[in-house]
Amino acid sequence: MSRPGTRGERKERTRRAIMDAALSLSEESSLGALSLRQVAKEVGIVPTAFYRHFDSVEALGLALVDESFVSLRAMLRDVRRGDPAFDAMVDRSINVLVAHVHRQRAHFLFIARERAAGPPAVREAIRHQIELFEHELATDLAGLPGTDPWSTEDLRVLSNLIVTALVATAEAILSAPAAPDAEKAIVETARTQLRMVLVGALNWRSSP
Amino acid sequence: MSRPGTRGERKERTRRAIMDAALSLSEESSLGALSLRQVAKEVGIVPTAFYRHFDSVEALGLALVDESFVSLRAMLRDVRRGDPAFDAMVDRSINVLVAHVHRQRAHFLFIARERAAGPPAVREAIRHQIELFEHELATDLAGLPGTDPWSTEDLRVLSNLIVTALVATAEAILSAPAAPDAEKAIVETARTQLRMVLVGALNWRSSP
DNA sequence: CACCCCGGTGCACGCCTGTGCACCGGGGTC
DNA sequence: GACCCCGGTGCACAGGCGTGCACCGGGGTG
Repeated sequence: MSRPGTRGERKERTRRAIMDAALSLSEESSLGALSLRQVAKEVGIVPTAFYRHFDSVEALGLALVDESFVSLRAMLRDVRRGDPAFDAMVDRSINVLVAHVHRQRAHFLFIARERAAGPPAVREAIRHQIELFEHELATDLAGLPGTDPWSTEDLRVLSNLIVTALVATAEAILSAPAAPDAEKAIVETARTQLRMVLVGALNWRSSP
Repeated sequence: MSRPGTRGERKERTRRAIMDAALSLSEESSLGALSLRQVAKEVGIVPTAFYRHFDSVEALGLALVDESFVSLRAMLRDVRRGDPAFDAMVDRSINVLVAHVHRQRAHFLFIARERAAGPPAVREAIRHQIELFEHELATDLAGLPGTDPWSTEDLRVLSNLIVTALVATAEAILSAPAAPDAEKAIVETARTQLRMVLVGALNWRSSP
């Protein structure tokens, strides 16, 4: 089996196959409810061979978290490129989010699930990555025009709110019915929400 | 065992014990990873006796969703009582949320987990209940002064955003470290966020 | 060419899982 | 007082689970 390639390549290929199998199997039922034997059967290896690649199912989960957030960072870079006006930013952010959710559907599903229901270490890893994301967003926002009256704390709070809304939007898209109108409505809602939040932030210190 | 009481009472007591056991067992690992036998052992009955009360673990889950949202509705009523000024509403909403999260910690943990990782029917039930909650919030908001320029759609979008923020706040409190300062920071963040959102909404139609 | 490293194998173990079935015994009802 | 309803019991079964162990065979290296 797995005919060609050097030894390292073959190992890497099996590792990928394990991660892909775990990703697709965990689309229904969480990682904790996922059995090593199921994964092995899906990959086409014997159960004990799993240990040649990961110490445990939990370690597999952590690797999947890492991988998922690599693509998220690529997403952030996409958003950063372009016109730094608020309205343009909002549209671009949401478009990029939607595109990435579709392209990396399995990863997003995995993160959405394990964020709430994964093993503690996995949950913590996801929480930490989202926190990093928030922090990056805060520094990006600080570089934008019109943000002078915001304190560091305001920026943190604002970024947290925006990220929360974006996460909720991603989750909504993931569980939306196949009908294309449903997704359009979600996207439109998210767009309005981000604009509302920005209007609120811009009027923030000048309000009672 | 379970000495006193009429037959109906004894049955009800066992049913409660099953639900409590499931609640406490599912604090780590999701409902899907929960075994009927574990629950039965925790309750102190033989596994097959479980079927006298629920058709399946999933049915148990649906019952738990119902029960959890009963207390959520009580929470809503608490918020409705009192001064209908925005700032007062914000403070009251968050205080009530925090109090209920502590009093019904197990229920909130259950909902937070199963919302993302439960069996499809359970997820759907939770989604539906949250949608009802959003709808009630929208009609409440419509009755407040200063909301004239908001369309029905704006109200829906706004309610959705507020509920999203509140859900995120509840989840943050649930996974906050024991240190009391951590929770205080979360609560303060949520308060600022709700105010920002309301400032945004109030300046909504009058902005570009 | 010979040696070894190492991903993958096959088997075995003890444990836990859901569920079917016949059965019990006491409250509830006629 | 006799009868039945029904929550709880005990046993059994077949299957899935994680994991330990000895083993294989081909690429990689001296």
